[in-house]
Amino acid sequence: MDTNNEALPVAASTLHSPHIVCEALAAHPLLPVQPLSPPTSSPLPASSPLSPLTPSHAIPFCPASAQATQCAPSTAACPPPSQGLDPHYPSLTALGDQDDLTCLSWLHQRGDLLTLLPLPRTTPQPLPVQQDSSHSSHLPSSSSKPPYSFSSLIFMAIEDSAEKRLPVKGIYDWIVKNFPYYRAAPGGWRNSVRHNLSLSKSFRRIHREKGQKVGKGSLWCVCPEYRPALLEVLRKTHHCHNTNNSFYSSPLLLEGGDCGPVVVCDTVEISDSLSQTLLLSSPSPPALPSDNSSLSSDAPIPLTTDQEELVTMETIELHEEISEEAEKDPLTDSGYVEFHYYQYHQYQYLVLPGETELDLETVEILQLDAEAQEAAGSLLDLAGGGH
DNA sequence: GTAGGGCTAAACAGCC
DNA sequence: GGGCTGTTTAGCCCTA
Repeated sequence: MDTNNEALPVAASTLHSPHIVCEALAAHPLLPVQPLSPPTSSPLPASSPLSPLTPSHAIPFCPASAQATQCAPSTAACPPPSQGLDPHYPSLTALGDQDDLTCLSWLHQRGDLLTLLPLPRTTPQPLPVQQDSSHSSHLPSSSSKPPYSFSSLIFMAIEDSAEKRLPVKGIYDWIVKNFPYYRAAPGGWRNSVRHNLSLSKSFRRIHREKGQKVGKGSLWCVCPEYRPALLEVLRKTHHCHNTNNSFYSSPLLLEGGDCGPVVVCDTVEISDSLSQTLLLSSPSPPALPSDNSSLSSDAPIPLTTDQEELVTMETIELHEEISEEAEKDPLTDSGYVEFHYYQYHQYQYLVLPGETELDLETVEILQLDAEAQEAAGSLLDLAGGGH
């Protein structure tokens, strides 16, 4: 397959790989993606894709704060993938520290699909001192009421669950666990939770199977069609309460903003079998570092307004070789497509199956998904929960 | 002033 | 019968 390294002009509202150009993603700066290995149900090895150094691959152009490389993902990150497992994946070890490439724990799906594969959470790395102090200044005390609405809390609870569905009690537990305020709060909030579940169209009740004897009541999940709205509310809420150093308030989220996760890794099921990596880039690519050390440089690279407002997405060559594992991948015929977000230093990559079509709305949703990950994961820390 | 969202409280019914 | 779950109604507050 041909390698398409050149940045394509922003086109229509439809992003169709391998030629994908995304414009007007001001607040949704997804970065370049390149073709990778066949979709798998598990996160790609860290040594995969991203290889800005490989000439044959698209080069990410969107610079992000160098702090991104310093900020540990506050949310669950995928266990360090093994290196060099796939010859198609340029080893990142050659590019920098393995720590620079991690992924979030979430694996959630879009549409009416529920959780496919829960990712194990890894111990979040401590934030840099500077950011800690910055965040802490915005953190409500453990005894203060979280700024999030019950809908948001429920949403985060469900999204944070492995199955993307929880019984009412599970939601209670999650809230209490992550927001100590509710431990001592009067029981009325539980009524509010139930009230929200029943009243809000955002949540859907799933009747348990007869065979299930665990607990009472039903399981609750998030209605896919309301997910973007919930994410937006969550984002806005966080934005209002974290005006500084919040990746949530930053359009550079996916690029590893100052306080953003170092890496965003997500899977989204859609529909396809071949895998490819798309590279989203800004129109004004900075000079590519000539050596590996430059890639791991901590020097911040300011993102200009123009770059924020115009982001192009490139498609990089897709390796046509399909491993046996991929062919055997049950997802291949499941009608699902798996997306992977990768962030390597200031660049973010979105890996998706070939021939996958993405419209702008989907791209935006993908970013919101990433934000949701943070919301249900590390955001809890930022919000003062989980402790 | 109004509408909408969110929260709280209460009542009620069904289930285990 | 008690506790939990789910639904519904009502009122209040806040914000756009």
